[in-house]
Amino acid sequence: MDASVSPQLDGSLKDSDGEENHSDDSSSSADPAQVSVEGGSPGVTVVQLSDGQMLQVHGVIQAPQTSVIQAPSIQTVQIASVAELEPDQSEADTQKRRVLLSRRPSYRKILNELSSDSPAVAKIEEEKMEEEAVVVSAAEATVPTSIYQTSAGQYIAISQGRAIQLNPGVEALQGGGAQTLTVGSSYPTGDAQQQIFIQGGQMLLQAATGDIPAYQLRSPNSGLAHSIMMAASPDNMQSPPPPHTEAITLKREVRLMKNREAARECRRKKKEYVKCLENRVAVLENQNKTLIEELKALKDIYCHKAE
DNA sequence: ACCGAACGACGTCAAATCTG
DNA sequence: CAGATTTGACGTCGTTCGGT
Repeated sequence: MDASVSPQLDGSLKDSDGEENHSDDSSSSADPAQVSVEGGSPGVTVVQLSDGQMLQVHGVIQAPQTSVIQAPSIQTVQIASVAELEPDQSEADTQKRRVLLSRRPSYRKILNELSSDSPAVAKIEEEKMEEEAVVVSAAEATVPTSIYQTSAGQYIAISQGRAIQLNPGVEALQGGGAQTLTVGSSYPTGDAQQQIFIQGGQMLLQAATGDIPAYQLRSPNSGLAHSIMMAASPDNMQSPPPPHTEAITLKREVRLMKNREAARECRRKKKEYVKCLENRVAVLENQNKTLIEELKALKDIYCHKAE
């Protein structure tokens, strides 16, 4: 079995010799000018190395430290306890692994903790807000509405716990340019009509109340090739109050679609997290290199004076 | 051109974690 | 504490690339 070691940022970085670089402010003697970090565009930091080399990095995780070798705020290391499995315990390997593997805090939490005092690190939460701000109107959303696409290509809006089928053939709407259509709801929602704005793969639904939550339904390239299997046919969707089983089916479909979106977002965050770690490694390696050179120069000076 | 390995992205499930 | 959210694990599919 294997132990899962979560990516750690606890600063006890080991060098190639296995020696630990202990965090200690007093040990900081590096010239801050040798590695300068400038704020660039949001999430992008330009790092100038001592040799003049410019390094553009994305969201370098950097603690508010004065020492270049000081560790950032710690992250707990989670090492899954590796149970000694008996040889005959071969059944349900997957289940065991799932049981054995302990979870680490979410990427959002890790990154936000790391960046709590560092503006160089864009918080994931904030990024998400920015993304939504692109498409969400200034009007405050008071009636959450979600729009999903079924495997049959149908769009369903979930508003106030009710499913609304959006009837028009949306495939024709996937082309460029903003389009607007008005549809009637299949269920008596109180909103006689809802307006849908589609532009660049994004869809806005505006209820009569003026609330405009927005959801990205598909990327231009993805094409939603793996649409989920849907038990409920479009015809069923049009029928008035759905029977119990159909309600369950719809509920499940909504859950799957939400989870699909969540998984997509999770992967995006994970990639961002890994990129941050890689950037930090690059920065720390350069800082280490600079300090080694500085130490070497100081040693030379000291040796010459001693002679 | 064909094949297979490698890789990335995706959807789904299940479980951990978060939140009101 | 229940429901929502997040994320690891797994299987599948499409693409790319090197070897034949």
